[in-house]
Amino acid sequence: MLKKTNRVSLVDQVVSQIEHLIEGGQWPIGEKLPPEMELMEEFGVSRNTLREAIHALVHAGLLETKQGSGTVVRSSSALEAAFNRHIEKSNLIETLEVRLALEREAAEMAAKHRTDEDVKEIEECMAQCQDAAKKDDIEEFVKADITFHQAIVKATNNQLLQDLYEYMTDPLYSSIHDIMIMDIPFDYDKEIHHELVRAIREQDVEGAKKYVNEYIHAFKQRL
Amino acid sequence: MLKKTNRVSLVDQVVSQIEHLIEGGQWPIGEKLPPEMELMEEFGVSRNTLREAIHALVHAGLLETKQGSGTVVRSSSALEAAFNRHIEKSNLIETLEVRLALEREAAEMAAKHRTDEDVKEIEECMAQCQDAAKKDDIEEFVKADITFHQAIVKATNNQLLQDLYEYMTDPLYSSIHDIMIMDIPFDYDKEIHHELVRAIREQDVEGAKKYVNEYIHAFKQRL
DNA sequence: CACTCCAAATTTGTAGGATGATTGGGATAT
DNA sequence: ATATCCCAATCATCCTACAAATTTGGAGTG
Repeated sequence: MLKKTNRVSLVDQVVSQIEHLIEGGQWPIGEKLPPEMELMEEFGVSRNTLREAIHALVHAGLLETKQGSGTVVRSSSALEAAFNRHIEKSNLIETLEVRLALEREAAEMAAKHRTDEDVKEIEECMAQCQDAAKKDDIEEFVKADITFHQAIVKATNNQLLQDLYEYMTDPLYSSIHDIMIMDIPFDYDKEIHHELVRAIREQDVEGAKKYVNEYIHAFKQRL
Repeated sequence: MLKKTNRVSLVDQVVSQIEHLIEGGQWPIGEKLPPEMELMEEFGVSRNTLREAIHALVHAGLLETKQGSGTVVRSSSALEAAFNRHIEKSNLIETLEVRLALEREAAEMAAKHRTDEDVKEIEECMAQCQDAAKKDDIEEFVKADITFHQAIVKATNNQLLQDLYEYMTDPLYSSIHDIMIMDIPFDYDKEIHHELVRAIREQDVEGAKKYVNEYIHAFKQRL
């Protein structure tokens, strides 16, 4: 039984190298890449090969090219771009439901694993929600509320969960906004999750779970 | 203020056309594409342009090329490939946790939205679990159990949830297997979720939620 | 000096040709 | 029938040339 040829095409090798440069931070987001000519020499490949590699990454969402100007790093995660494309073809309710699934798990995990650092950050986010509430600025409140929820997800200490939650939140922004301000007059108090923060602070897993279940149930009613 | 030029590069146009052919089913999975020469004529572009387009889709996971043989359609979803690459760099526990989050939500949604068709399918999967249990064939049981859980996810009628669950299950297969057979002697009865199926059949949302919470809690203990 | 405008340089986009590498199948010999 | 060899088909890589878009810098003007 012969070993499968492990031959990797030159294009794929270049793609991998560029990916590593981006993920490793050598080429941070916004960075302008050297022109094709220089990259050809650096990687030791022809222009065609280099261009196929670059365009693969453009399509993946990592790079962005503009004729006459150059190529810049656009994102460090290919998953986000793929997600956005997939969600575009999917319906928003489905995305929202999956996001709620993540949120539910996040609350429980956050209560279990949160550090003091996390609690501090979550409370700061909640304070911003209260500021916006005082000013009766709904737009700002919605933004602060979303940041608040992301802080909780961050406290799970699960990077994948955090990434997925973020990738789903952005395309849903307008929907979340519309659902939140559905009730007029807007009841700020009900939307500020004091009880959830308390549960996370005190590592009261059951309390966090219970509160989020109620919150999500109420949220789903509005769909 | 001039409108931004909406010029789309030839490469991207070709990419879109091919994507549509694949998603639309004109080029089903496994289909062999015409050789580059023909595609060049069909799309009216040069070799370089066509090859950049094709390689973008290869990197996205939709196509697969083999030198000397040809190009075939590999998948109709770019998300799966992006997911696998992302998960590779992530740790398995994190992936498992996210998968459990989806599972929890799925049980509740399945109990709510399941059709008679879904119930039938779920019960068939459970029957296969029981067959494997009777034969004391652990390997087959694990496979059947995974299929059983996927049937439940399918009953949610949420395509995105179903896709994500599937994309996460495949890379986790060996982990799930190891965790399941951790307890020796293997207790088949405990692993067959009669109670869950009953709850879904009777659309007992609370019952499904409660059972899955217990099941997931027990599962997490083993991590 | 400050500003405008245009031409040149830079950079990516597209085209087409040439050659190498790999695969698969058919012809041939045993 | 089997095994071997050879060749056609196909993708992989490299090369040159030109087009199109953008940026840059300098000449000219007030």
